[in-house]
Amino acid sequence: MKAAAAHDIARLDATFFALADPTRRAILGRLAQGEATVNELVAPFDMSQPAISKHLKVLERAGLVSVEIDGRRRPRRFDPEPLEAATRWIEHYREIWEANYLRLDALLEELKGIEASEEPNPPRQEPGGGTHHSSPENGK
Amino acid sequence: MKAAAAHDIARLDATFFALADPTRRAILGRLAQGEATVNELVAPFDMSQPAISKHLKVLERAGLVSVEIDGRRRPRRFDPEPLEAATRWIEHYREIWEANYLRLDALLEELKGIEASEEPNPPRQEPGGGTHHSSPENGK
DNA sequence: GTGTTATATAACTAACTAGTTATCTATCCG
DNA sequence: CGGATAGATAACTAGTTAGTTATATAACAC
Repeated sequence: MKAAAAHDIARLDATFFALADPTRRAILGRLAQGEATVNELVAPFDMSQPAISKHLKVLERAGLVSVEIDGRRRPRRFDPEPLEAATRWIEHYREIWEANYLRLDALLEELKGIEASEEPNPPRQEPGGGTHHSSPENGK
Repeated sequence: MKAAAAHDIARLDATFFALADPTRRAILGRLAQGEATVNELVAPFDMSQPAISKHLKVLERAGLVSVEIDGRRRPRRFDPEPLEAATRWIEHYREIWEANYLRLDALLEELKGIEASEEPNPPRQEPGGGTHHSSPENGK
């Protein structure tokens, strides 16, 4: 029963947080095509080296980037692993939504049929279960 | 040629940012199963109503939640649309990484073969295109 | 050794976040 | 009408972020 542990939550926090900045996404984009040193990463961004190092730290905290030590250089590598949990989260809730959407859509269809054949004024109905829901409209 | 417009970037920023908070993800999880009012959303979280309203504003800014006006109630609905761009971003770079990973992996295999049969010291090769890359090691 | 290069770290600032309490606005009910 | 309810908004605080410049550390090159 999908018990989301605290550290999983924190990991997701860190991942989404890391992705929420365009500079960091660009860094990841660069690293996706091969490892790069800090200096190589600084070049394309109009930003100081310490600023990039800080962004890298945020990416490392999320586990999206790992460091190798090679003499005085510290090439960074992209690690896509945390992205998996991120997409899984997104897809999970997208599916839940879709299931409910389809279910309620069918319900509305059904009610429309009833309405057409019986009462012209169906009252506010409060369906069973603790789940309190209502009718999403059709897509924009 | 995937020209990422500024507002697309800002939209991605807003989406990932919205997802980077566990309270907001929980709110989305709740809304994925059907619309809910602010008061209904406040209940399960040990947090004041204005705090939840602020989180909702962040989610609305990302386009993940929309409001309906129904008398004095303002039920919120989940809108999964922005999630699509988010997963597309993630999958895109994951694929790029995978392509490079596989390519370099093959390259390393090839070099190992050459090394075994010919020179013991293959020089640093700089393959075509502007793309500057280097050799990732095998996965941990 | 000296000097240079790659990167990290410290100290600082401005802007933003996440929460609070108090209050305002608008709708509903009798 | 007057009171209760749903929610928004304002004002404030503490903590965090994203950047800066200046400096420290460590490896390399001579």
